[in-house]
Amino acid sequence: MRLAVVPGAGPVGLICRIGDDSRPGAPVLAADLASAIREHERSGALRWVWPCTAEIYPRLLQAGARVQRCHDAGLVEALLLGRAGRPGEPAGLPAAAARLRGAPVPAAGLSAPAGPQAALFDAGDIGAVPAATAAAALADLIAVYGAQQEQIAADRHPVRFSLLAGAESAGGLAAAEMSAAGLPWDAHVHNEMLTELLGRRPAPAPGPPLRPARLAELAARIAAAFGSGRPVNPDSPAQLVRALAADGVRVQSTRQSVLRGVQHPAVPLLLEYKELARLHAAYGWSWLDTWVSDGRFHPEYVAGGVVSGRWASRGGGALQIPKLLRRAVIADPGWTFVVADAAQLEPRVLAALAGDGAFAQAAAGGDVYAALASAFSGDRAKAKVALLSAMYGGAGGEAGQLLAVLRQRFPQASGYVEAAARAGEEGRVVRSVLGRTCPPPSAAWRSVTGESGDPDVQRDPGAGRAARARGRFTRNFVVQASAADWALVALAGLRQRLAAISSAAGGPQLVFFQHDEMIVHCPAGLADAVTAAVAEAAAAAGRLVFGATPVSFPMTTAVVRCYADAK
DNA sequence: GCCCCGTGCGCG
DNA sequence: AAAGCGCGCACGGGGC
Repeated sequence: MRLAVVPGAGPVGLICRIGDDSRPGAPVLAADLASAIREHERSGALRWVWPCTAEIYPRLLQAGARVQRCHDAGLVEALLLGRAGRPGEPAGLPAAAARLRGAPVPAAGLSAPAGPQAALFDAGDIGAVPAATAAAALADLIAVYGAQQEQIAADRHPVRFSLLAGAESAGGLAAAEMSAAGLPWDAHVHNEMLTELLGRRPAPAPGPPLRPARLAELAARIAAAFGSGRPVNPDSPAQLVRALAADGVRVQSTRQSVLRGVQHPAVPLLLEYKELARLHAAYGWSWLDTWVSDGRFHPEYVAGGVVSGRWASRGGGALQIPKLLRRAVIADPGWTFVVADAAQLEPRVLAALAGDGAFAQAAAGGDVYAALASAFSGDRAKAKVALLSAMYGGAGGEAGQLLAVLRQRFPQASGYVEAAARAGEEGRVVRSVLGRTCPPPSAAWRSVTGESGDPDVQRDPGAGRAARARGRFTRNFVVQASAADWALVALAGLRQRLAAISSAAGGPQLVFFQHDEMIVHCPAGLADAVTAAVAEAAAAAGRLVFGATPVSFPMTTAVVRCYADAK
């Protein structure tokens, strides 16, 4: 069963059944949308069709309503726009409906949270006849949903694209649920680590913020290590370059990799300073104050936030937490984490995509690189470099040689990424296994690389560089985006399986998702059941996304009370 | 004083 | 060991 729903201001909402013949029933005004949704969820399997999970679902979760399945019209519209070569155009319901009608498309942002959706009803409308705008929005939603279903069915691979739309929508649900649940975070442990590494937290004082003791001391020693004796701000690359030049050391930049090759007394101090300053600035006390409350880190995940289908995050740097700080991620008393990590996901994805027999056999078991080593005179490290270079487009060092071996021994696997690279260089688009489409080249790219038509006009000298850069992007896109397809389907499957597991102590919760890694927080007694669910979800994702293939997609799991112990 | 961009570095 | 791909965030510094 499918139910279309449009939220109103406050607790109200408008619900309408969509029949098997795709015809809408009569709209029903729910005075308390959350409880109406809870009621429907109890009565059996159904899919909610709504404009935007990120807008409606956090409120519902807060009111205690969880849903199993949905169709997020905004996320699906973005997928369809991407397929049509128009990524980034407004994908919210007002824009989608306007496009359907052939009317001028309202600017993006109108469909952003707290946009007009929130104003569909006045508070006084509760129990009254729904406002005309609400009825119109519901009609728009149903029309847009119908059109989207038709567009999905018209895809070259409708089953796959439909799976993508479902997984993208499920991802939206998981993202909202994970943001609401939060990642267990021990602020005390974090604070002690900061104090140990940086010194005591400086007391608030007027003027520019003070450095913690350890950083201040390092900064002073760095300044003293330069010949001029003048103050040097170690946070300023420009000042550092000048100070080094004054001492006869010329560097292109002050990044770690460059500094490591430089002989100067300030360098070791600088490297130490940079590492600690980074921790202080990005994940220090103010981060703790801002993002951690009640023992949870509450990040905001943005499902579909990356062109490849990976998630992005907003605020708190949820997807860049330094490994060091995993020490502060500690399960509640009596609870534990099941940390699941897809092992060597990208080479396995390439193996399944390319259908290269020998390569796929190598990806059927435990260690892909070890299985490929025999082709590289038994050297596992060489096999790894060859694979990474093929997927990322690197060719420096000995990578060129290793790529030639790869091309000879595994022509189909090599050919798959080479073809993607060529497509990109020629300005074409490429798609992931489920049909997520990369953006077309920008106008600037076309103008740099385009032939002028006049043989006397010199080709832009940057043309080759721009073409190759786009080739690397599309080469990587087919692998990264297909890996994201798999991970999203696995996440959706795990989410569904977890919903069926619970104990007196409570049910398992997804609390973290980072590209190919998932963390479930659960009562200790449920760890085995959760571990089994992870394995099932991973295997099912392999079948759903890639069909019949010898390639396996194992997830390593660790049952730990502290995230830092997972590896 | 505010905004934007480049630099640098954390994660996969 | 670093590089090739994808991101978010903090900071300095220039432009307004």
